[in-house]
Amino acid sequence: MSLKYAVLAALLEGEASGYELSKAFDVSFANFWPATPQQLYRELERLAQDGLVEARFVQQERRPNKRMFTLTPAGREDLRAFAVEPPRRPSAVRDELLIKLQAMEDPEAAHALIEERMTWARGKLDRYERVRDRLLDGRTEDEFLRESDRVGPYLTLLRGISFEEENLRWCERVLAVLKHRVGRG
Amino acid sequence: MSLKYAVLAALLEGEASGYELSKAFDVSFANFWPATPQQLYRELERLAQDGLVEARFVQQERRPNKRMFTLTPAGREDLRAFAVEPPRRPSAVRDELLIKLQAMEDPEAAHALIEERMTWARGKLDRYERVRDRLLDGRTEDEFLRESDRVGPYLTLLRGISFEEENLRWCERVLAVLKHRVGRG
DNA sequence: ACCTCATAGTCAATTAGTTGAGTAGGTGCC
DNA sequence: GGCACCTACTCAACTAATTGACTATGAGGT
Repeated sequence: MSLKYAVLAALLEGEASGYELSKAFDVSFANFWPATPQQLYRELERLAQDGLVEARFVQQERRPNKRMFTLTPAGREDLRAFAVEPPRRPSAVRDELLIKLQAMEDPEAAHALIEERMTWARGKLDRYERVRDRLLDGRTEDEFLRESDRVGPYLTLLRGISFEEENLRWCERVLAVLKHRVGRG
Repeated sequence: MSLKYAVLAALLEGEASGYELSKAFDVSFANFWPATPQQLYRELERLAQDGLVEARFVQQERRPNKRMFTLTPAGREDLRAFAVEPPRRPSAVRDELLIKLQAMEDPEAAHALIEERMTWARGKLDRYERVRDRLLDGRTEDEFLRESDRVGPYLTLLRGISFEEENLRWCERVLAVLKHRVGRG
């Protein structure tokens, strides 16, 4: 149900192909609603059938043809109505690493997993930083927030950034605890 | 696949009924692997069939009968092997509120949603605090970390706590941004 | 000449997760 | 005396998500 609105929200940024959306869902949208390309294509099909998006074929010369999708007025209205309703379900985190950590008996193995997570988090922060630069487009944050019509994308990006920063701080904390335990009984 | 190991990890704390597990998945485990009671009962059935847990019927007088589940050596070994492997999939957050915020045009409505989220986050922090007190059982954190055999449950709890704290900080930030926009063109 | 990567998808099968109802006795509150 | 909530599940139907394979074309490197 929510994927539907995530797709509609993504199309607020303008016309896009399924492939382009799958790129967007790989970076910014992945922070709060991950989706695979297959999910997106299926959802776009449904949305088109329901008249919430409009599809148009684009013939291409040096690339495969594609379909570009745009929000219809009905889609825009549906999204607007969704946005002001309180969420039906609470936010959920699914993190396999934490299951492993919960069960872990071997501090060395735990250390390795945490290090890996930190590398990955730093990579993600780098990518967020690039998305942020593209959004701000040379302006300072204050300028952007004053000028821009829609602050939503920036605020959700901030959530992604603060999540990964906190993630890293927690990892440091875990490493400190584990350090005391390596070589211990 | 991961729910399986989440259940096994939960049973590391000792024998439990499906109902008790569903309580655990409502509080501590919900931070990193949410599951409904129905999912748990189904999973326990499978685990019992695969010989990773053992079930025993317990007749009760003033309450419905129940089945208590214990880890078998095979289950323990399967979990141990899982724990030291790097995660197959990255962590995922699913948060309907962020879809709404991404799409939001109305600062007043956004304000209301964020306030609601803050109330909810404070409630969750309170519950975590109670779980923490029960874990520490009168000891200081340092004492606990030195004495306890398994630090996993404490470290995952810390992740839940730091997640919600960061959540609240981000909410404050969003409110500050929204404040500037209310009553603006 | 071959191989990999990027674009731009589709199809089918399976697993995972959600929702709602039903059963059934016990406890606590006003 | 009634009603809601707690314990402790089970069943069935449904929707969502994952996985892997497949189709095509072009670009760039070795």
